[in-house]
Amino acid sequence: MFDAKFVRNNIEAIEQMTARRGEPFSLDGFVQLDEENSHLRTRLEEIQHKINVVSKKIGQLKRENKESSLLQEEMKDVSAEIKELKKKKVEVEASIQEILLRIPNFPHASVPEGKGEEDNPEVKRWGRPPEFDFPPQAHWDIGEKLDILDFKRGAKLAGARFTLYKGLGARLERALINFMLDVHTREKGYQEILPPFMVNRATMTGTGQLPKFEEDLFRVFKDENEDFFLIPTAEVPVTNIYSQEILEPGRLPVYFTAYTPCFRREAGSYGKDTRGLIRQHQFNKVELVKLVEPENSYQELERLLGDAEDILKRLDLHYRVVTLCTGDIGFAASKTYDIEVWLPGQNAYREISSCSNFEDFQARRASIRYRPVSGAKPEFVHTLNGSGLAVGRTLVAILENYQLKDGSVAIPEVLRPYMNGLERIESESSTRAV
RNA sequence: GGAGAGAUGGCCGAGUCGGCUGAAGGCGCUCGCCUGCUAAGCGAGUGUAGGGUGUAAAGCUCUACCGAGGGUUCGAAUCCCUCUCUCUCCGCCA
Repeated sequence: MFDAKFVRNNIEAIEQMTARRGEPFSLDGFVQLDEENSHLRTRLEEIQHKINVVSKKIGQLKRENKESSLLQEEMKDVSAEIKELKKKKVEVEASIQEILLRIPNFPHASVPEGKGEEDNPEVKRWGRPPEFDFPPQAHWDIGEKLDILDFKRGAKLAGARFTLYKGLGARLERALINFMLDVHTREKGYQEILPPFMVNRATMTGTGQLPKFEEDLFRVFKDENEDFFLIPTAEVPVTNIYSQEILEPGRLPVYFTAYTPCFRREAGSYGKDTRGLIRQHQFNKVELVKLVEPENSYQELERLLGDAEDILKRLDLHYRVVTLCTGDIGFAASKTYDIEVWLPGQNAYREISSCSNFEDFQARRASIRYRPVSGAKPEFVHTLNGSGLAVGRTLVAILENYQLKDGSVAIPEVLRPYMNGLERIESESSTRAV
């Protein structure tokens, strides 16, 4: 979020920016409200000043046991007027705030122009697609035949876009979570966090999901005064850990990693990815979050991307990296890289991680600041996050890339210690487990 | 769920029957002085946000903020109401 002063001085630049993002946003309403607010403030401060001065005077008279009722009478009207003005100002400010919260972030200068997904340039490619001497199957077929994924019963229990993992399927998911967390915490210096899976409205606003994207979230009612939102990503609770706080010198950078389930309404994606694990209302993800000093944030973004890529490299999964163009980049992000893993069953690259630098956009909303040196003025941190990785989609990638002719699936070397040394998932081994 | 206690500046902590308290005092921190190092000592300073003035920095000045919101009043950290959070005890519970 930008502060009102910045918006006031950059009306045109912001409107142009929103157009480049493909969602033109007029600030006429803001300009009008901002002017009104300025008048109200001036008037309010004048009156308040008068009240303060006269009240002091009355106090003085009282202490000296002198008459003051005349002044008091006079102030009654003034006092009434200020009440009205204050009320008006609160309304105007709320309207301004509402607008400010809906202005998206500026894409970084290095972000390419584009209208949508198809304009995202490829940055790099790693590895190569596996070759099969048989037609590779989709993960839903593999998973059902091995009886490790049960889509029917998932749907029975909860509905479409919910899946039941069974036996070695559940085990493989858990192995992936542990493997990812171990790499990030032991080798990359991230601190492990297990956050609340539901958060309040303020937290959702801090990272930018609210107010604009409420329809994408699951809402949980506690009572008529309070409700929660299921987190759509660990980014939300983890980035907000230091909201409303000032980090003292030496505390940055902060690196967090967190496993959480993620909950998404997927409103507006009817008919998309209806089969399989790709698009679920609930899925697991290991997230990486960084709070850093502004001057390092782009360097940190590259490293964050590298940390996410490293998981795929160790799993020996072929992938490519694209930069999201102005038309495809998220609301809060300045720059985003998507990592897309190769899925032979779909003959396509699919997003498995999204790594973004938000610069100070989220930090402003959540008020996350740091003191560069002792005694210095607090500054906003830069926040970054990336999936490291989306666990369900990683499992999909393993099933499709490691599938064998006989319908079994090899287990990547690095995961075997997490699978009791198991090298392959075959139908017998899974039935035994259930 | 029931009963009680509390929430003040970076920290600790005082605020009397509402007025001279943006807030005593202490600690910490910063700068300066002093002492052959260190420690101690002395002096000054030390919140955040917004507005006005200023070419800008500094400065000056105004407004708001003593958990949050509302009320009473000429005037509220101080009185009243609601809420949130923390702590103690009882009950219940994975």
